[in-house]
Amino acid sequence: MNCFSSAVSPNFKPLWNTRGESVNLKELAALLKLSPTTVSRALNGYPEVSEATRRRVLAAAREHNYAPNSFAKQLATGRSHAIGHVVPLSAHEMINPHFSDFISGAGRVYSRLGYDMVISVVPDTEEEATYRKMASRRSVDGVVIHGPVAGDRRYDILREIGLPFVVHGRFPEHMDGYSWLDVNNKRAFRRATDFLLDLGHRRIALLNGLDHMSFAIRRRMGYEEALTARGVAVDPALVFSEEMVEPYGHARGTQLLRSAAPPSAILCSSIIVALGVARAARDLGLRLGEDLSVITHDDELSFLQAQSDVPMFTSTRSSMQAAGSRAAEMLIAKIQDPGLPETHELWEAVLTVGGSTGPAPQTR
Amino acid sequence: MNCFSSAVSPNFKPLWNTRGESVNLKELAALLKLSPTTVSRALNGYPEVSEATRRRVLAAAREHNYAPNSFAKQLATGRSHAIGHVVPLSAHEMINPHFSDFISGAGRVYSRLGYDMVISVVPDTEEEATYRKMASRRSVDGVVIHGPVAGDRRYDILREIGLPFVVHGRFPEHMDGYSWLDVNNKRAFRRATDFLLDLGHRRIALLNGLDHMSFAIRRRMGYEEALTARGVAVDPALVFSEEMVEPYGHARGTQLLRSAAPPSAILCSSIIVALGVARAARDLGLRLGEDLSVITHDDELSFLQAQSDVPMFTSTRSSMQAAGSRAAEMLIAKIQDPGLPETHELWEAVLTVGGSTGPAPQTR
DNA sequence: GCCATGAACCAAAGCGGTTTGAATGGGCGG
DNA sequence: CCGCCCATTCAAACCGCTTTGGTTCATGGC
Repeated sequence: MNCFSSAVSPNFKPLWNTRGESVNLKELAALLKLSPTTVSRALNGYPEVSEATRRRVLAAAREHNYAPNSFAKQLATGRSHAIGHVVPLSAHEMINPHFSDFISGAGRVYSRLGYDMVISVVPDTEEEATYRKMASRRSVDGVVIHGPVAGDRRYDILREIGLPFVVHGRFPEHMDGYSWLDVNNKRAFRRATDFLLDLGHRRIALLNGLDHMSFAIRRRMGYEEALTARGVAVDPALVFSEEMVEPYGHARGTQLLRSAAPPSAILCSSIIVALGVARAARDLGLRLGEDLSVITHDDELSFLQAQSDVPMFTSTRSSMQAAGSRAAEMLIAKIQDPGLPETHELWEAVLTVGGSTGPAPQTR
Repeated sequence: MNCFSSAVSPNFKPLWNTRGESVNLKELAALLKLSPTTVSRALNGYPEVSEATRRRVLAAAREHNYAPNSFAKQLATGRSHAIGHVVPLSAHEMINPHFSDFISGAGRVYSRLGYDMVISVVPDTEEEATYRKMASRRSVDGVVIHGPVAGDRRYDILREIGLPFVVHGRFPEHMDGYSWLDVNNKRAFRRATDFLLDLGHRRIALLNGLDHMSFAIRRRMGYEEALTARGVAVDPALVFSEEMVEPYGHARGTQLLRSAAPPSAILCSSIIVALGVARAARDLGLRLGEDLSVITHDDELSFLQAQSDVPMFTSTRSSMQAAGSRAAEMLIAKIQDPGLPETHELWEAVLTVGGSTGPAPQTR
């Protein structure tokens, strides 16, 4: 039926049987009575093959279920058509859901543009080594950097090893020297805080993400700026920085609301934290938007999206998925044309009014 | 400082500069005045090199920052040391958070055992083609299958193309012919329902996942079995099957609780849905564990884990991360020894009593 | 003293593509 | 009818690593 036997090599042991009847380039060429050179060119759209031959080749390729071996291709061309994402396992050993939404957006772009997505989940002690390994093995054409933090070593490492990369967020210490895509976190939280201040709130708490994260730093700046601009002192007792999980919102929310001088509004860095706060409020019999106002940053996580007109929370919105897609596009553009200048994109979050905010209660 | 020049080939254009000073095997061999053969063997632990040479080679490799080109290695050995995960984008275009927890568990195992994780996010129309492509390109050594459904075509496809795979869950129509790892969903929901029945509940609703999903089918069976065994009729008005997002729990919860004959207990297929139900209950002024009982399946999603003693929800628990890790191990074992028999693991969920259940209210 | 033995090392042939440099042959102007 | 040019096609080298099938040389048994 086809001519495998002639091409069987003495020392090649396939890992699993090829029942899918796939063919390699040489075999395909033999079938067509053409040279591998011509077949390769026909398939890759080079101009020096006749239209007739090209059609014949394409038809045969489809018929015999030809797919180029990606490793051979990479070896010959020097590019892997793969993008890496390194996920350091924090002490909490979790992949957060914001990340998975980002990945989902990026992944779609990759598959559309013919790239593979390689995710390395590594102990954070091995993060640096992982980047170096990716670089020297040439296993990916570039990487997307997540969660930049204050004093992030990756800035130097990546520039040193010369692997193309795009950062989701910004290294706090460096605005240049690399491409990034970030949400204007400072402005978003400035606006959210202003919004609460306009409603008459004066004791406003902030349940932020981890302290050293770049986005958390900027959000806090926006929050503090807004307060200071109105002459409201920043009360450290109202500011928390922890990993953004639901129990965090619940625990700190409960603690704040039960305190002697409870806030009338709470700003959250993630809708997951806001859910915890909402639970705490309800436990205490407080009504959102009346007794307590909550504004949260909303990454539009897919599994929490309601389609209702009035959103549950007033929020500063910016889609994680969209960010993932765009970051992927930026990186691939850079890979395909290394001469391109750096790209910087700062997205404004949309302040969306939902049911969780209202004027500050009079009695207090 | 080192001798690149001699090995520079005429037609190789590196994608990005190698500033990390990496060396390839041939160069390393030249540096050591050894043949590539010997160096390769030394590095890979073959017995026919002297201990002295091996040490010398290892030292030089480390010193010159040698990392084998993974593609060349794959090309020569026929194995990619990569595992694929295909994520079809549903109409809802989301990667659900259960999946990301699974991935996090699997990813850790991969990095420990030296495998890469390749995630393909594809339109669900291209899912089959993606598997075929992975197979004929040899780009992965095996795949993990997620979310088996009724009438799943992947069973036939994967067996046809002969790519090693492990299923998280089970194909409803086939218990054999492949390796799987599943939670005993039927039993878990049988027990949960029995638990509610024992507490005196008779109107018990089920907010299940999508109808055709294997796990949803089995959970429903457990639920119906329990009811039937006690002579309680299954009321179709109490059973829903939708994508497991928070607004689903809220909308259906609200609808159920406002209905003429509201349930006194609700069974949820995901803690995310349960959060929605809890929100609905609180909106209506009902107290969990008193006016309304809720039991949910709990995948122990990392971002919702509380460390408190009394969990928020009574639940049937089984860790997604652990499942991911185990599935990864199973697959790699199979890849490394294809002769291994199929593995089937059925995990029992743990019924954990939390604050969301209590005796059925008398007044009704 | 000779040859079998085995330890240590090596040359070369793959793996499956891409790319360079050259060959082939048909069309066309002179 | 001849020679040149362009359109096609091809052989061979190469990417970097593994592995087969030697070779070399010291050792030791007889």
